[in-house]
Amino acid sequence: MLQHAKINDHASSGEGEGRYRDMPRKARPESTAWTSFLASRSTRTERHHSHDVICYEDDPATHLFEIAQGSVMLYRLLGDGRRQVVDILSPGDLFGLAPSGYYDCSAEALCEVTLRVLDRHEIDVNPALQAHVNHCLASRIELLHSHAVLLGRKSAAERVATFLMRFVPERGVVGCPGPAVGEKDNAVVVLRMTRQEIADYLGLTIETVSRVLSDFKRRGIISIEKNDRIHLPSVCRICKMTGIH
Amino acid sequence: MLQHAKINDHASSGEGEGRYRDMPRKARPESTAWTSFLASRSTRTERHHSHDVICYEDDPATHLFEIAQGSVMLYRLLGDGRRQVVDILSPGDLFGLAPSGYYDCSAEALCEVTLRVLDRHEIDVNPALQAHVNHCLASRIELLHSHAVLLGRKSAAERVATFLMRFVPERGVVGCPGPAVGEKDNAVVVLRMTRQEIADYLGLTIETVSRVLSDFKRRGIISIEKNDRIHLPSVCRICKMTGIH
DNA sequence: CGTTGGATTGACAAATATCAATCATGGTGG
DNA sequence: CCACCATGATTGATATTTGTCAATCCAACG
Repeated sequence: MLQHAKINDHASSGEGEGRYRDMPRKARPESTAWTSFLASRSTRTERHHSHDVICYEDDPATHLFEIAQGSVMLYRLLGDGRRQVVDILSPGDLFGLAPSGYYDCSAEALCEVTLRVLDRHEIDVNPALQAHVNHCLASRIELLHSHAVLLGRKSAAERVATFLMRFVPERGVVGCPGPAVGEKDNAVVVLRMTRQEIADYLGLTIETVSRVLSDFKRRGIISIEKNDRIHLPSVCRICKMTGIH
Repeated sequence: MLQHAKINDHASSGEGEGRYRDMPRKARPESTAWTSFLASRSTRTERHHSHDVICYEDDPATHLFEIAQGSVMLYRLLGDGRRQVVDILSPGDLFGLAPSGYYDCSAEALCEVTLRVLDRHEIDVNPALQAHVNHCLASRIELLHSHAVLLGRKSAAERVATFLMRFVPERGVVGCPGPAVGEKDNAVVVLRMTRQEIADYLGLTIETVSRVLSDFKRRGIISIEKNDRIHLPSVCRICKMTGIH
């Protein structure tokens, strides 16, 4: 997996302060409620159960959604049924913005989800909303770039490690402090996704995801409780396996 | 490569009018100059030669760039030198928007490029600009979703076919009319990228890209003139190989 | 006319997918 | 309460795809 390492030769063009280049820029809120400034406006609130489909790819895009609580996954399908999960959204994130007039992805709730629903035309007449949307979209693009790196260039083990790190709050991001001094460097991540969903997000098969997790378990890098709770005895150790370093 | 076809079972949820789900929503302008409404504002113009690096990943994000003419590629590097080209931009597209304050990608000119350069704070004080940026970002996200599907789920041949279709104007998009009646269904695409750049965009190696192109050539699906001019005798035939159908 | 860098091709290796069997786990009904 | 079933997860054996390494090839250019 070591290709064209020579391309690296402009690596330290900037300040050279050792920031890691493929790290997300900010930590993601996890399952805590998001208090939107949209709340005060003419928005409807919608609730969905785990695995409800919120909107379908190619349906007319009538609304803009903001996640108040819970997680939502966006995915696309190919004609023969292959699926790619293109994004996983958390409280504060938006989806449903569709310049073409049609949703470009389907959206599915990964757990109990509360949404704020806005008419799609609202955005055209509301400057404050625009600035907010703008910031959301720009952050999303950075995360999509990270995910392209994962899908295009990382090994199965690196993908799974990156995936696990994504759910460790305040770690694996730029400026990650390492474990707080004197504290243990462990964490528990709760996967709200089936193996199939994880595989479709990481561009792998369920079997490969399963094998990588089993391998991590054998090597003592993780331990699994109840199939969807994963304990990480050393966050740093996982982080070093993400391919970023 | 046929996995979990059953997921397809909500396929015709919408109007069922046979639109293809993974197709880009609009055709891309190719190398024609873009007349921006930004031109009238306090913008500087910048010119770059082919393969100049315009900005470096992790450098402080001081400016916002709009492509007036030419193509630009955005890429990220992993610590060991692996590279992923995350996007290819055309006239009218923006880059350099960085919520974190640092560019999240490096940008490199793929040919002679003219840019309009804007102070990054301009966007905060200019509502008309915001609406424009917004639209650009939302379109870009759709294309990044398409690219995630390519990287995560398509075979090497499908990736190359998709790549070629990208440079055929007005085809391979939603609402593609097929060949104009009575006209020949051929096209010529000019690749402004080396095999290495193509490979890094498609998440493959140069050898694999080369082999796929040779295979297409042997089967009469393309013919190559002068290494960077590719003739497609039947656009429809390529389109059917993209995995979208 | 030789040099050089990108592109192609071949032989082989490695990673991941596929197919099939087995193993949990949680829910249901007797 | 327990046997049974259904669903998802794991594991193993094998196939396929793509990557790796090395040897040309080829076209542009001095």
